[in-house]
Amino acid sequence: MARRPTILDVAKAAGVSKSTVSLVVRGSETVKDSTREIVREAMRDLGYVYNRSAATLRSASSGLIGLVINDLRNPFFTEFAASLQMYLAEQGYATVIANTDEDPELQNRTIASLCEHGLSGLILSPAYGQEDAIAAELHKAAVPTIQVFRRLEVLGSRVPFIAPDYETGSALATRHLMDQGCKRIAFLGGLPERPVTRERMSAYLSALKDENIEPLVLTGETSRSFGRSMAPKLRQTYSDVDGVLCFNDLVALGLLAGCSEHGPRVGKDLRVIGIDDIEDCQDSHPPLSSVSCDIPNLAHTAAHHLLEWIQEGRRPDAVLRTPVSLVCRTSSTGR
Amino acid sequence: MARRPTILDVAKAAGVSKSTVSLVVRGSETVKDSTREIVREAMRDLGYVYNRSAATLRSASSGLIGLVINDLRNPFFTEFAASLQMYLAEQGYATVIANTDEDPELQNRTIASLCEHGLSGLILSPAYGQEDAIAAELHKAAVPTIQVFRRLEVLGSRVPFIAPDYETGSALATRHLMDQGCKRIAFLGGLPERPVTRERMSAYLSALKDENIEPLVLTGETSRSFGRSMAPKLRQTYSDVDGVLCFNDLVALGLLAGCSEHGPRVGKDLRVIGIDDIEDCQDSHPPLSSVSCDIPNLAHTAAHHLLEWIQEGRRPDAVLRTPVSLVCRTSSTGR
DNA sequence: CTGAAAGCGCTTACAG
DNA sequence: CTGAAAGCGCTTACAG
Repeated sequence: MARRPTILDVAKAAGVSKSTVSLVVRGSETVKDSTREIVREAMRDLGYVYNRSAATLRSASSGLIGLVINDLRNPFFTEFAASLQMYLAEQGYATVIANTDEDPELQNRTIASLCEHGLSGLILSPAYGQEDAIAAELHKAAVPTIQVFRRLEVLGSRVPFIAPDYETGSALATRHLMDQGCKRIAFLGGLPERPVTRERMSAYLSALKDENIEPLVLTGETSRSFGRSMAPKLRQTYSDVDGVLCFNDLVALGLLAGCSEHGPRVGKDLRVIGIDDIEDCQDSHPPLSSVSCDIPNLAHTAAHHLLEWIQEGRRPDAVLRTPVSLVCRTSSTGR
Repeated sequence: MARRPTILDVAKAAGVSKSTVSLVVRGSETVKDSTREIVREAMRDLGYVYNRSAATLRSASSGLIGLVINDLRNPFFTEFAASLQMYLAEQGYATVIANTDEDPELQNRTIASLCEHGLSGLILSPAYGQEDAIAAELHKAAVPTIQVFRRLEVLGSRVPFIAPDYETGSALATRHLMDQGCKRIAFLGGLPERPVTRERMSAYLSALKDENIEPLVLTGETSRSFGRSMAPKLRQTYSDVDGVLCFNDLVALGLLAGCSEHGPRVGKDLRVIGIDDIEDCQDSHPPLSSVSCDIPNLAHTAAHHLLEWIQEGRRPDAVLRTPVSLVCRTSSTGR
């Protein structure tokens, strides 16, 4: 096959200079309509494909956004990634996605490798650990970067942070369980000492304190299988528990599966609520109450702020919390 | 901040020519060890970042692999995407991912846009529809492309196809249900007339025919909510059904949720088996039997064949089926 | 509104 | 094993 046509070929075919073709490609207004049409037609005829590498080399803007995620298999992150990618595509940006599987070394190598492609921007849900190395990597990269969901202390406010307002979310959820008449409410799941765990737990703790209820914190993995494994324990060891706020929906859905096996009856003897409101909440038995983070909205916000930073140099605020809302279903209301 | 260092800066700092630096960057063997070390050190000191756009422009190989998926929110595809991305990263390739949400027009625009970045290869799980347009798009792109999971007729054998051996899988599953003593086995879910549906159904149909059992095909969405909605129907309208082969795990998991609500009792009155063996199968109640497609292996195979094509010009076979295996759990065995 | 020239940071032959 | 020159396909000023 012959080599690909370039703007020079298009220019020749259209009978204009290559500058004109370049202007048409970039959608400039300054080209006469009739000229533009002739150029477009020539591009179609020749099967011209715009070469962004060349454009990037000259203009230092690749139109590539990196998305680096600590756990892409978690449906919560999948929904985020899918939404983000669609928004960015609408704005003419391609998303380069990478999963780091909670491995900070892999994460740093990944970021380094993505930067070689000349990222226009980076959205990072960081793995924990190796914080100095990642700070160095990001500094070297010198690319507009936003952290989402998790915030690394070491990055301070140099790397803006966007996340759902989990604190309000767990306050709403805890309050809701109390309103349903729960007297003994447990917090289930989440690795201890992680900022995300502390954050979701803190409002739970203070809401209980307000009512002089003793807290019961059962930390653990953030997976379905952990939630499932805790159903028998709740029945045997903690049989007075009548309400559970879970670290996330996966833990809660696992707990629901475990309870349909061993009891207690969810919605009746035990009221359960998750966090994230992933799609599966609607199709569990019973349907799972949750704190919705409005992931599409969160993705849109992140995309919007990043592009504003890239295109207009307007750097986002150091911390942005996006709104959450309570979604009540049978698992917590009983009806 | 100063502009980024280039190989020229590195060359100056290391006291060699830029050709030498270029050789070091590309890991050539022909450079003396001591020289290589000096160059590496200079790169570190300067914070040098390799500019792939420049390299791509000259050498026409970007190291970028496109992954275009019809439904990235489905955990099956997520696992595939995550595995594939990890394998490709190990080989020094970055993955540009895009979700087309089953929209063929969006898909074609997406492919066109990815091609502007000079893809080295493309892995496509196509949306149905607009087949001529996509054929034209791929022709214009002239990039090594592999279809996975779904095969578009119009592309014929020009675009190699890799997928799990679903036919063997559904034969195994149907046979297993019979072995468990099921007398009336239904096939649940999957949009009618789609090749994927026909494929998973065909072995079910012929296995029943062998035993002179009447088939019962209940097509529908491939979602949890469809599976869930069918539980009451199975109880009321099709109460003689004692075994169900589901189009995929999502349908099966939905059915399980529906059954714990309305009966029948899964594993006892009704034996259920899914296809794909996504992670959630292990944590449902009861745990869901399924046909494992060994997604990591499938992803590895796809990555391997694509890279062989890209790097050595060895084009994969027109059709490659990867092995499947039966995973028996309580939903079909009762214990 | 359009054209001619220079240059982005690499790789690719080709000499030495 | 290393160096000097040309060129990949664009964009960016700058003239006209």
